[in-house]
Amino acid sequence: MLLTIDLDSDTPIYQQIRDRVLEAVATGSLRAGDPLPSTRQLGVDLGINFHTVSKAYDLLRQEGVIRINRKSGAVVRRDHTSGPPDAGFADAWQARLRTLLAEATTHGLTRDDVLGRSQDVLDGFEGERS
Amino acid sequence: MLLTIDLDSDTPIYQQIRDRVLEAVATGSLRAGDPLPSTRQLGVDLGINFHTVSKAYDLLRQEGVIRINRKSGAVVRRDHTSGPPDAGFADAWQARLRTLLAEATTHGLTRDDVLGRSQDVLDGFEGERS
DNA sequence: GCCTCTGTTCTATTACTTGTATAACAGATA
DNA sequence: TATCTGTTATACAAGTAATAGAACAGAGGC
Repeated sequence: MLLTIDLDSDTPIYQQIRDRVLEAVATGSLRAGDPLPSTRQLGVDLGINFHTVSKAYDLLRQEGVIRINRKSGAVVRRDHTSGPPDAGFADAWQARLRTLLAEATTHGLTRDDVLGRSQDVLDGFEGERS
Repeated sequence: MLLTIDLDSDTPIYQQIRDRVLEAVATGSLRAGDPLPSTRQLGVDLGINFHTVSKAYDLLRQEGVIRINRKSGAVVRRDHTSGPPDAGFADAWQARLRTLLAEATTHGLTRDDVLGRSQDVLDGFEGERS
């Protein structure tokens, strides 16, 4: 699993890990059932403390994306083939979408810009899954 | 200007203010040239310290959304009619969109769900501007 | 001139977050 | 037994979030 983070970014490392894992699941480079590296291993690979990785995995577990076994480590639990979202997810997600789209609109991206880029991103996800 | 924040939320207050102002500009309830309440006034209205409001305004200023005069206070500087986005904005924005869409995809929202909700939000922005 | 409004700056405090660090524990496996 | 896994606990340094009080400078009204 390729996973690059930016130590100089203002986004917390654990959140960058969460985001990259989520994107890997969306593109299909990680699928339900696939194992993630152990917290200690990924910590070494990224040159960071394993507690930071552990926090990222814990976030993903709370979100229902991965499952964590004491024996076999972290395993992807959910991907786009796992059925419809849990109750309440879609509306909470849309509230965050609203803020992001407001930002785009205010800065001058048109409706077509926004929808076009959304389609591009989704095409990218589906394209890599083929 | 209606502006509601949630003091119990895990999102920082100053960011909630930023988000609400941005959404108000997107819907047209705030337009370029419109004044924002003074930091002290909004602080009183929301029951928070004016330094917190000041931080939110400073964020919006850094993002180019408002202009701040020592005399006349904060004024909206940019809205959807102010032309195309600054260089680099669109790509940085799309990177954040990618993470948000990855989250939706992983949790089982389909392509049509995502695009439909995006259109709904954008329709909401344009609808309120009429 | 005086008063009041505006943002700005400074210092300070409290509480929480982020990341690192070390250590120890428990379960599974070779 | 030795080694791998996640888990838990504690601690520390640095930064962030929010509050608070005080003071300054510019602009406007009376």
